[in-house]
Amino acid sequence: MTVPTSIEPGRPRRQRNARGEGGRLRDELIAAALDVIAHDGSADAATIRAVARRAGVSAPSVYLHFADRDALLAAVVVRLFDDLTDTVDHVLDALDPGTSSAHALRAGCRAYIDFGLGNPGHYRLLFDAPVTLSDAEAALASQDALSTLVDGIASCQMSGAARDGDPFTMAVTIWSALHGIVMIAISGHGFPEPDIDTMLELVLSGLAGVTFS
Amino acid sequence: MTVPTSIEPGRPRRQRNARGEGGRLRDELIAAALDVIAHDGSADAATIRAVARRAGVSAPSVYLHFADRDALLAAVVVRLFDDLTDTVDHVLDALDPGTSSAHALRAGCRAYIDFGLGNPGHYRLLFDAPVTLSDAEAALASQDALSTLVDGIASCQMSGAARDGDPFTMAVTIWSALHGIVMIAISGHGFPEPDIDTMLELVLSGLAGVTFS
DNA sequence: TGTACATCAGTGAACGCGCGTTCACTGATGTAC
DNA sequence: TGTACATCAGTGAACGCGCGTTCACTGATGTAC
Repeated sequence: MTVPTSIEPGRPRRQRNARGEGGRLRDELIAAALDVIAHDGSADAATIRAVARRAGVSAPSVYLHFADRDALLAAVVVRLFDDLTDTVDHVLDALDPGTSSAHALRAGCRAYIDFGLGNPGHYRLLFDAPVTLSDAEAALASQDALSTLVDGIASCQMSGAARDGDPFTMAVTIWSALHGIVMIAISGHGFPEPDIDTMLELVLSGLAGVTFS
Repeated sequence: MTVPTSIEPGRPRRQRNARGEGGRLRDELIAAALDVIAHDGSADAATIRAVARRAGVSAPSVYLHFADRDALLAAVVVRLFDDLTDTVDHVLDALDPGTSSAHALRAGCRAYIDFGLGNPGHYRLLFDAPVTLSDAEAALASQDALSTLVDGIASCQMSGAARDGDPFTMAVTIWSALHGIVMIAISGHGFPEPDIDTMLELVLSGLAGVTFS
């Protein structure tokens, strides 16, 4: 005997989309997957059934928009890269126009770190994807984030606030350090860790010779 | 109707341990789990049944040595931290006695990176553990690895090959960078990455002022 | 030296579960005549 | 304006699977008498 797959009786039956608007469910499913992952801390929790449940929809509905579970997760990863880029961009846009390039670089890096610390489950999925992301869209999204960093370093160099050298090498090395700082903090083992801002300043000054005048 | 759980008929039935040596199976199960994870690239693959299969033993046998699946995975993580520490230590021990502290530090860091690149599945499990490792043994194992790094930096400082400053902060920041370099390389998304040795040298010189005379 | 027995190192079958996925369907809504 | 119909956005039931875990058992081996 098998258990029925239908939507949870408790949960209010989600209002069906109007004709021609069926595509909306796609976004709702991605958002539901993000909810589930944030709640559980791991992408493993984002099963087809759990995501459908969260979206207030039956499991087979997922197949109206995604070929299979991998396709759903791939879409989630793409969305996350976009969220990450947007988050950092918004912080940069909100800075006082007079902010120095060095301070802007630091603020952007700090926003990156905070994104990871604030959403461990999401952040892990970005790099630990059970999903092969040779997908062009996702590759682009991640390049975007990196090029923001490369540009930030180049700006500092032009204003004399960073040492000379290949900004790409500096950017990837700094990014690795930021990534490591986040991952070690959210690893769950209680590794001893110095103050985040102290490490960030060491990273920027050490790896790119950034000075805060 | 359920499918029997017994050991695979194809695989040669593993010879049963002699009386009083039953504890050997514990080590064999940990080794089997490492095999399974290395093969599949993810700790998810290390199910009780898969591990037992690999060890040539029936699934219930696992419960003779581990309370449940979490306990098995925790033991695997402890073993991995030990392996990592041993690997780095062996590289350091094998160095020419006249090796400078800076070159030794670099060799140790490179060995760390290579451990990660060589066993992506194992390395991921160390930090992405689905297992809460408040376990004292594991905490100690990880502190061990870190203190090797702290000592290496302190040595460089004493010989004038590193800049002054808190070696603990330097060590954790360097470690974060190494961790990030490894994770980005094994992430599966084809992120562009400069040469590993170039980044390593930038990390050591930038974050601890290490100079290679 | 022989034999009953306890112990040890496992095994085989079964349980209930949630999962991914398929399939035939339903019922509201817009459109053609 | 009314009505038949096509389409769209889903649903409900079922499939087969592998999983973690429990339970009663088996059979080799060392030990006591």
